[in-house]
Amino acid sequence: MSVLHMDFKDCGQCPIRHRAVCSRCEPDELEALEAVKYYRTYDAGQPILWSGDHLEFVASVVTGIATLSQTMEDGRTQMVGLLLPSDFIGRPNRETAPFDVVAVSDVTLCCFRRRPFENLMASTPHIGHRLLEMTLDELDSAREWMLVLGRKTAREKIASLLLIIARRDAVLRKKVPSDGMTFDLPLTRESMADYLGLTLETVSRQISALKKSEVIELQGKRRVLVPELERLVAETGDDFDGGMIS
Amino acid sequence: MSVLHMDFKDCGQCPIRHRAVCSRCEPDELEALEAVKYYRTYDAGQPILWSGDHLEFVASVVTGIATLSQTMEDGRTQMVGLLLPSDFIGRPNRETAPFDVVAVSDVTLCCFRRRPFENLMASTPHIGHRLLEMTLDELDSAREWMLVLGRKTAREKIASLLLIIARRDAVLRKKVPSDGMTFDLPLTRESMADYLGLTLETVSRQISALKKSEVIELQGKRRVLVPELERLVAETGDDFDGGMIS
DNA sequence: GCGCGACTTTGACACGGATCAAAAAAGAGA
DNA sequence: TCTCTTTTTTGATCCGTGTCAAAGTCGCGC
Repeated sequence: MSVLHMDFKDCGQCPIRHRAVCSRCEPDELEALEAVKYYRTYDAGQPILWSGDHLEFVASVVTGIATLSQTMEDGRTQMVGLLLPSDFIGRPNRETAPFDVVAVSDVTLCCFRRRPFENLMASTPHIGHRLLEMTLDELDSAREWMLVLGRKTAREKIASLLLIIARRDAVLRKKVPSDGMTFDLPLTRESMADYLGLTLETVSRQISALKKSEVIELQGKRRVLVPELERLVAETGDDFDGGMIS
Repeated sequence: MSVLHMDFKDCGQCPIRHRAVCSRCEPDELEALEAVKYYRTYDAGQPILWSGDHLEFVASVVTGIATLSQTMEDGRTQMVGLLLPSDFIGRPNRETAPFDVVAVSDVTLCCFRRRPFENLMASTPHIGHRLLEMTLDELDSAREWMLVLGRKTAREKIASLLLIIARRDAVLRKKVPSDGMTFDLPLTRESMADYLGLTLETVSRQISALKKSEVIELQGKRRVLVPELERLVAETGDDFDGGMIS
């Protein structure tokens, strides 16, 4: 299972949720996509795919949030990706899902049957090229995340995650991320811990610490206000202009 | 900078080191590749690319070993990949290198000038498809490594790294990895530490501990014998049949 | 063979994050 | 509104890994 990010440059012709794949599609290509398209919905907490499942579709997230993760036999789990609206799920030319995909909130997917999608891809080079670009970006993101997991402290890990969520949130709402921005935390403390390679207690403590040192403010448990986002960036040494997601 | 793995299925027509890219190439495509090919060599320890460098080529590692890594301003570094013979370096359609590439041993690269390579790719769908497949595999590998970095103990991390090196070594020598295999460690303790998100002292201690508990034997500092590779596999919960590299 | 620098091992100790436990807060359903 | 459950917070303690320091080993050039 790969997760690829769509850019929603609207080509003015494409159906709402796969216009990204086909921003350069010809009308007949659009028709072909449309013919194999269907929607699926999942409730919060429901699994979408288990690692090893047979893949019958590729899809784009329309609404909601899902996670991509691995679990060891003893229960230790590591999230390897966060799937937000506009993210792509699936692997052309692969039979099985390599990771678990779980709906965090209610999720709607726009699915394309895999075989026809692969055929269309084979006959439509620009779709393959676009997928390659997206996959290369995603590979870079994954490798950047390795630095977070391998070398950053708990505090820096939390900051990195807040930045990612703030950025994605800003992109989805088409706002410029800037000082004083506010956003919702879509994840439980446990999910954040699984993303960051920490325990939920450590996540909770670090968030409390950031609040006490007035780096962030909380409105309820799940809404965050970052008065000085720039400072948080500087502190962690992240550059803020890189791709769409780190 | 992406790293992609070549499979060396020989098409019987292709020049030695890019036959993988073109295992399905037509003769005229091979000629086009040959026309923009050149070799570069680097001494052990020499940088090949710095993050941000302008990319003038894509390349395939012919001999030697290189690492792919990131470094923070304060000096903490994280390796994100190991480049062995047959690995691919480069990013079609990208201007700059996203990570540092450093030669660990003396390295020879078979380079293709980037622009012509991109042009060939644009006009030759199967090259793009092959690159997409390789990139998807590499993305899965990167995500599997996240589990190692985020959730495994020092001992498990060492075991995971030894397994990767043993596997790659076996593939390069076309041996079946099995009980009692022996291989060289191409990395210093420090490089291993940077790969695993540990310190070099911890790496050294864990290797000593594995030796003492007779899970591995050392012949010198840099040659490892694993009497019971299968057990090491079982202990870490890795499956041993997945892709070429984890 | 000797000396020097690079790499590795080992020890003592500190500290960050994990673990175990319990209370507090927030939702969800009746 | 009042449970009952889930999530979050906080505290006490423990342990694995980091840090700092020193000694040991290897390899290479003279």
